[in-house]
Amino acid sequence: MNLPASIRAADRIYDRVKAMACTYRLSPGGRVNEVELARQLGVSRTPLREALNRLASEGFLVPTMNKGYHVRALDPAEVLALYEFRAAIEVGGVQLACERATDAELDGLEAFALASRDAPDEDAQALRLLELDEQFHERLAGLSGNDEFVRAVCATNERIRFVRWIDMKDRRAGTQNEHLAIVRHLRQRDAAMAGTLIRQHISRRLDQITEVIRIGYGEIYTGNALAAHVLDGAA
Amino acid sequence: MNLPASIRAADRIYDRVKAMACTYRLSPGGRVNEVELARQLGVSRTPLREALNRLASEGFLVPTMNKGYHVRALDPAEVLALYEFRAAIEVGGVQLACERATDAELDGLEAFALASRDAPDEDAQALRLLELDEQFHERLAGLSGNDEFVRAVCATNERIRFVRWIDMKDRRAGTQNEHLAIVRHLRQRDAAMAGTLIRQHISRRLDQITEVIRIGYGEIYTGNALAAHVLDGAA
DNA sequence: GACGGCAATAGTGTATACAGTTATTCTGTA
DNA sequence: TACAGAATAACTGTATACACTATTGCCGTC
Repeated sequence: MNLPASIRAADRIYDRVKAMACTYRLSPGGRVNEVELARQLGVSRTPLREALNRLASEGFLVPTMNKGYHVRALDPAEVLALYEFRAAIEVGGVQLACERATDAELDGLEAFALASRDAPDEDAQALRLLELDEQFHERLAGLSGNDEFVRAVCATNERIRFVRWIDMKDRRAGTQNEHLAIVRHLRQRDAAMAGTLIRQHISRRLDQITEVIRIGYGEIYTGNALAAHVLDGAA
Repeated sequence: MNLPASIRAADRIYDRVKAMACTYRLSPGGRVNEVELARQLGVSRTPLREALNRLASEGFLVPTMNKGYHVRALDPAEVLALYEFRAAIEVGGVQLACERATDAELDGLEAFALASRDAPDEDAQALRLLELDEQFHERLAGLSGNDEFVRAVCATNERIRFVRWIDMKDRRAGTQNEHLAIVRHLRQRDAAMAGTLIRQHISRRLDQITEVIRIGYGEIYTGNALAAHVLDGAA
C-alpha cells in the first residue's frame, strides 16, 4: 500500500514549467516553443504538452489556435482582478471558519502567526516572508472546512505570487501583526470584524499594484536580478 | 486522418466528455478507459488525453497514478462545499456589481429576469429553467466587472449542474422572483441587502442536497431517464 | 476449497513519426 | 531599394508505436 513518489514526467515538469511561468523566466507575452522547451527539460513533447495544458486551464498560459501557448502577460488590470477575487474568497472563508474552527485550531494558527512574526532575521527575506504569508492564508482558508476555498486561495496565490514577491520587498513588517489580529477576532467569534480585517489586509496595497508591476517588469528584463530559482517552491 | 481542418479535435471532444461527466453518462466513480473512449469518439488517444487533463484540473475527473482518470463521484459533502463556495463568490461579486454596474446594465438584467419569469409554458422544462438560472447568475457576475468572478461562477455551475437540474424538477417557481428582488436592491445600490438575498437564494435548498443527490443516483442507474443529451449545452 | 505465485492480458505513460499550418527566407520584378 | 509571391523552414496538432505497470485468469500447492 505504499504510494510511490510521482514518477510521471508530466507531473515533474508541470511544476517546473509553472515555476518558470510564475517567475517569468518564460518571458511574459512570449510564445512557448514546445520542441525547444521539451529538449531543455529532457522530455518529449507529449508530457510537456500535458503540463502546458493544465497550466493553460489554470490561467498561466493562453492557448492560441495553431500557434500553441503564450505566457500570460503581467497585466495590472488582471492582477487587480485577482486581488479582488482573492479578497472575496478569503472573506467568505473567514465567515465559515468563524463558525466552524475549533479553539484548538485557532490556537494553532495563532501560534503559527506568532512564530512567523518573531522569525529570526535571516528568515526575513522577501521570499521567506511571502512563503509564510501564503501559508497563513492557506491555513486560514483550511479552517473553513471547505476544500474549494483552499484550492481557490492556492490557485490565486500562485498567479499573483510574483507581484506579491516584488511587493514584499518593501513591506517588511505589519503583515504578521495583521494576521494575528484576524485570528484573535476569530477567537472572539466576531465574523464581521474578522472579515473586515482580512479584506483590508488584502486590499491595502491594491492601489500600488500598477507601480509594483512596473517594477516587476524591470526585474524581469534586467536579467537574473529575479534570482530565477527562488520562487520555485515557495508554497 | 490527420485533419485539424476546422478546429482542434481536443477542443471538440473536451466539450463532449465534459458533458458526459456532468450528466454522469460516465458512471461516477468509474474508471475512464482511454482507448475505448477514444474509439467511441472517433479520435486518437492524444487529443482525448488533452481533454481529460483539462477536465481533471477543473475537478470533473480525478487522476490516479498509472491508472488514468476516474469520474468524480456524486458526493453530497462536495456538492455542499461547491454551493458554499458559489455563495461566497456570488456575494462578493454582487458587492462589486453594486458599486460598478450602470443603471442601464441593471435594466438589462432586470429585463432578462422578467422575460425569464414570464417565459411561455413550453419553456418551463427543468432544463430550460436551469439554463435561464445559470445565465442570470453568470450575467450578474459579469456586472462585477471582474472576469475572475465570471469564470468561477461558470466553473462551479458546471460542476453542480446535474444536481441543480434534479432540484429544478420540483422547484418550478420562485427562482425568477428572487432574481428580480436581487436586481432591484442592486438598483437601489443596497449592497448589503442584495448580498443577503443572493446568499439566501443560493443556500435555500442546501439542506435538501443530500436527498437530491439520492434521487440523482436513482436517475443515473435507472438508465436513460437522464435523457443524456439534454444537459450537454445548457450554458 | 482457499491461497499464493506466475503467465497472459489490458491499459496507461512516453516517444516518435507525420500531416497541416504558420512563419521566414529567397527570388524576381518594378 | 521596395515589395509581392513562391519556396523553405519551423512549429503545432494528431496518430501510432512501444515500454512499463496494473489487472486478470490460471495453475499448483496446501
